[in-house]
Amino acid sequence: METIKSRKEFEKVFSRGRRYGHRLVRVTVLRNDNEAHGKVAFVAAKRLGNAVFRNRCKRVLREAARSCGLPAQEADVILFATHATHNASPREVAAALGGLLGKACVA
RNA sequence: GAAGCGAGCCAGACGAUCGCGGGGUGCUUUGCACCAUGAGGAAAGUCCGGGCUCCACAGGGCAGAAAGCCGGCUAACGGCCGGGCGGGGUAACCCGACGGAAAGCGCCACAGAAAAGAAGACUCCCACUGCCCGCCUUGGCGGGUAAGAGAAAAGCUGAAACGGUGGUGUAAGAGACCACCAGCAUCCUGGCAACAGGGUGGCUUGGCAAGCCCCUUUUGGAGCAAACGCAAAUAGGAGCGCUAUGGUGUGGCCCGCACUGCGCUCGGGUUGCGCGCUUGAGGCAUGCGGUAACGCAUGUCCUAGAUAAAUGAUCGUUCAUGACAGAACCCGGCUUACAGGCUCGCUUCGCAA
RNA sequence: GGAGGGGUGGCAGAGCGGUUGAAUGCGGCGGUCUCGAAAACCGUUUGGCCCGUCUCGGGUCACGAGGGUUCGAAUCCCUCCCCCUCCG
Repeated sequence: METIKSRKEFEKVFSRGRRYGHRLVRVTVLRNDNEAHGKVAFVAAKRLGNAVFRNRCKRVLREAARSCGLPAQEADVILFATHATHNASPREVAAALGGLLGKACVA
């Protein structure tokens, strides 16, 4: 699972990507025609809670992304945690994420 | 049995499948398979103390900061242990920023006569004396008032008033004198010391230093984005100013020491990889020394090293249904958060023998 | 990793040991003016709880939270919580 690492890549996806929202997860997707394979990133804002809370959120997002087969070929995707992500099961989040990716036309 | 006090420990467990981090082995080089391993008692807050690295050495003085009953432990500490004193609790036990107010400055609102040495200033007390009134045996007694040598007891306040209580004494009084208590000075005894006990002396000097301050002790500055190595890139560039009892290192200042151009503006490059990076003032067990903290000796164990940052998901079994919470160079503490559970020792009360 | 500043009525913002429930401004409410409104001017409410009860008066707790020093703390000191800024 290749992840977005540098600040420049994050800036690119933030400025040019499209956003989709749900109660359990929010995503920003940038379709990427030039590069061979897409990347993925997991974000939990500091205002959500302490380090344990944010780590839990990111693990749930990571599991949901894996079950959706997410490091997709054609797009970079950033997943944002919400207040509800912490208590949700990965299955619920995966269902929500699948719906959002369908809207974004990512396989 | 109930209530409580102190010390210590645990922080869901087990199995199966899928997945993640670094490590090892094999295939043989993309990667895949297998093996074991992978967060805490606080990893937290960053409040102290060190190690380590760099600043030439880490020297002296001033300033600043910190500590503050005594002795010990320790690499060091603002930590810990033991003791003293003071306070709380029936007790086990717990708590304490606990040096100095006759070195000096400052503050003490309101009330009060007076608030820090103000004068014996005011009220009050009072011998002798004058005047007035009353009683009565031409003089005395009683009361009032004025002036006063004397005296510091009383003065309604306040958080706090030139020690307190009782007595002797006197016209009235006073450490003027006596007893006890508190405080001060000094001596003796015990103790390494803080301090405790006792004697003697003169008779007394408010509180606040978490106000400034004084005394004693400690303290150079930065921090793993430190520092070192490799690779890549670029312009060992341009302009202006200041100069050698100058400038920089030095980020509080001065001396000393070292180096010899430096400062500002404009322009350019750079957050890649390796190393530091986990074996350490390390843990556990036993023995010895010490009241204890701790030290010494022997044996044994190796137990995360990520870098947009690794511990999760699904299913099953079981119980007290799982709190607070995630390593980021590493240790020793402190402080704060925390569902509960277990072990040991002790205190008080009740009941039974 | 390190350094500094702040938290006070509904909001902004003084006060920094002594009658401060708390200046001042914006608010809210009532009045004057107006046909009505705005502006201006005047007054008032200014917080919780408790008590009496003549709807006015009294007591107490409140300056982020909890302790301490002091006769007395928003102010001085310690611990914790939250917010903001700066440096590398």
